[in-house]
Amino acid sequence: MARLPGYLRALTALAADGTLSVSSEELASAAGVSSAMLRKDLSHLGSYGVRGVGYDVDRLSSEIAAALGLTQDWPVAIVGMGNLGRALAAYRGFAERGFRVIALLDRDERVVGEVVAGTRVRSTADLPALVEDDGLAIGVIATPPEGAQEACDELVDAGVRSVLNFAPVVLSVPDEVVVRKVDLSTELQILAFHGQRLAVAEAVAP
Amino acid sequence: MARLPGYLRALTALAADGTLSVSSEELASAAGVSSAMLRKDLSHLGSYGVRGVGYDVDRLSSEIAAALGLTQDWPVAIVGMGNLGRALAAYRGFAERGFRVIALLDRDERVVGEVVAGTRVRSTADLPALVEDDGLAIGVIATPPEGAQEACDELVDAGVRSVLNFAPVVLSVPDEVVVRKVDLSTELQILAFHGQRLAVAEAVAP
DNA sequence: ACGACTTTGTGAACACGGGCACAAAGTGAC
DNA sequence: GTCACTTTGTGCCCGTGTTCACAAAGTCGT
Repeated sequence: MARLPGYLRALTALAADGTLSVSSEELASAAGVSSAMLRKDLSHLGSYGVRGVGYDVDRLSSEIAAALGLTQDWPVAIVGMGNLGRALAAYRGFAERGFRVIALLDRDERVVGEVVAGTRVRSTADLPALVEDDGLAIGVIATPPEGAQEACDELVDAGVRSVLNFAPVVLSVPDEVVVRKVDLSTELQILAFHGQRLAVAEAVAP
Repeated sequence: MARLPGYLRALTALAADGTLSVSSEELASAAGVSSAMLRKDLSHLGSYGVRGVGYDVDRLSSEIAAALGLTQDWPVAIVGMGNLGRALAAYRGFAERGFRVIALLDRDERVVGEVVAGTRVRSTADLPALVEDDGLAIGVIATPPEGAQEACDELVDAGVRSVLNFAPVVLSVPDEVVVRKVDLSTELQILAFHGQRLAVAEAVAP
């Protein structure tokens, strides 16, 4: 169900335009998928469409938001206050989507206490308290590769079950923990691969 | 071939440890895939393994780097100097992997001329010159969602054929252009979905 | 009230990618 | 030189996820 966020985004845009109802064809093209796929995905949520008409934009938005668990705010902690961590801390995109950054953490005692993006950096030793007292549920790993597994272990030990990993390493975690990976280098290397193929193709048949 | 960067990373780590040769089993576990898959992937590049022994670390690294087109530096431009764009401009992770950020661009004339991360912000109107004179090949879109398609069109018109999109929209591009998407909100929403499922499961069977 | 039309929901065909298992090929000891 | 052992390369099978195509269900005009 990795496509639900995309549908939700398309629906939000439609709602902002004042659209009340949308067909699978329209919504699918706005979300960049095929209409058959969209209908199959939505049918798994339940039958919220009306044959001959389409889907009610508001109704479907609510259903998807509920399915994704976006009816509540999710507390997030960012671990690792290097370049990337500071960038993420300053990025306002989290809050806009219902994710509240409640803590910035670092292992290094020299960084702890520093103020980044208006928030005081705390020690990773505070993690159990954050989970217990503030309901911390999602950890973002923005450490260097060497420290990523350790940061991840601390998060898991404290009770965090969802991790977003920006470090270019494969994390090993227990089965009940979900790790999503965002890897800028990998994406760029895939683009380089494409650039290379284009260059070769042009050299052969200019 | 989206796994090649992962293999390359694992190989680099092995080389740093002084390892000369590696079996598919070892390399696969370091990269987080199955050994059968690793062997199949590598066989597509050519037969660089020796039966009974394994793969030569240096040799394989070179072959993968060559296949990915990492023998050259790739010039990159970042479009959109908002929060995210500034964060990316300050992030040193690009340069470490052979990607040179040669330009920071913005559409807004009030931002053009400002100095971000030591570099003067230029206008998106400079794009054709950057492609022509500096060999710009990869564009990074860090604009707000509303401006993303326009930024993308400008990149494509100027001749850029590889785009890394951070904006939460579906970009439409000609067939020869490759777009990779990095979407923090989507990743977080998938994690929220997981958190929600965990919470529900615990409520049912505590 | 009825019929033409639109659009959903879904069963069935299809395609792709991953895993299994084994033959081929090389190494090293004796 | 031969034999036992290791590890690659690959043909085949299987499961998941996607597309196709159509029947069911509803709307709207007359």
